[in-house]
Amino acid sequence: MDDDLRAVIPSRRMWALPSWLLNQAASRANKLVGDAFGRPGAKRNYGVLAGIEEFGPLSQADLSRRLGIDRSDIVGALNELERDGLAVRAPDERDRRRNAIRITPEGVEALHALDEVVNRAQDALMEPLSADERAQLEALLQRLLRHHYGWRPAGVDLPE
Amino acid sequence: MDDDLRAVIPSRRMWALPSWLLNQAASRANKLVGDAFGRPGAKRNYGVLAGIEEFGPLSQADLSRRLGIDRSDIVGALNELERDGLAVRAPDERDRRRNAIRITPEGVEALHALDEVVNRAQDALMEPLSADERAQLEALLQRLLRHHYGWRPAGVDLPE
DNA sequence: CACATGTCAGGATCACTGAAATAT
DNA sequence: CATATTTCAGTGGTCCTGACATGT
Repeated sequence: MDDDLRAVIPSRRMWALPSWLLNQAASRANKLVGDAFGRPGAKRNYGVLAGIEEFGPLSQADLSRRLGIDRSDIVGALNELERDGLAVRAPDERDRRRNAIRITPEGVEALHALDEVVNRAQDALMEPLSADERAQLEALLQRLLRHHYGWRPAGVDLPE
Repeated sequence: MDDDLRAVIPSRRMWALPSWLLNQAASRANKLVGDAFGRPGAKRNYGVLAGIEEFGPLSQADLSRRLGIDRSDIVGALNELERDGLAVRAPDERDRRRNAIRITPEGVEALHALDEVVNRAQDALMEPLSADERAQLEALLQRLLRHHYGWRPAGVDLPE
């Protein structure tokens, strides 16, 4: 479909629905970030890599629970990250069912480079909003997510 | 995945990204609305039906442009709506390439019943926010969408 | 002829399910 | 034996592309 001539004119009903608005905005965000990354699946890999960096060496199952991404999907992301030398799977000696996942120095470097790309995409997305409004929007969405997904294991704090 | 024990603890990086927040919130919204409808595809059909009601008799291509949904996907939605007696395709006498799409009385009735279902799902989604905050969130998202999708054909106003 | 419309077939991506193999 | 971890195969929904027949 011709994106330039595209006229998104929802019915008044849709235009008033938070769920519709969220979906459209998310779809736009996905397009921007996806285009910025170029490769399909890179968005998910970025999230996984960021999780590995922040949460340090841990098992795939733990990572899955931390990130809210299915165990099955962690596998594919790790395959690619490992192939590109950004993360490594090492057997966990204390529990040989597990892999100990670590980020490599190359992974850290790549992550920081990707941060730039991602941040530019966020700016493009949020362009029409002032700094205050961006902060408002983020805070409201975070409130929403805390409520719906806000359960947290002992000793773990949601980032503020 | 066990939803009750699910701990969505993104990295601080993700938690600060508007695009990530939008995606998670949209995913939650989709789950709530999808569960409320029960049947897959019913969400899209609801949007199409609402468009037909508001924009009156019009062709599938026009409907597609108004709603921002691909022509191809309108076909499937209309097949189901027509099968259920909620909308009808009649040949347009003035341009025989076109179908004139209309909502039926049963369609109007079904639409109003679905409105209730949808609104309950929105309330569940927005539960943690006050009325003011809900309005704020909606306004900010609408601003975002106006900017990114805000092109409009002559004579058509985006609903406020 | 170029163009618009309705239709269909299929691809790409993503989230999710189910089950197997291995280890605790 | 029951449970946890990693992995793979496959489903289903959504969105999008490309093509075709028909009509303007």
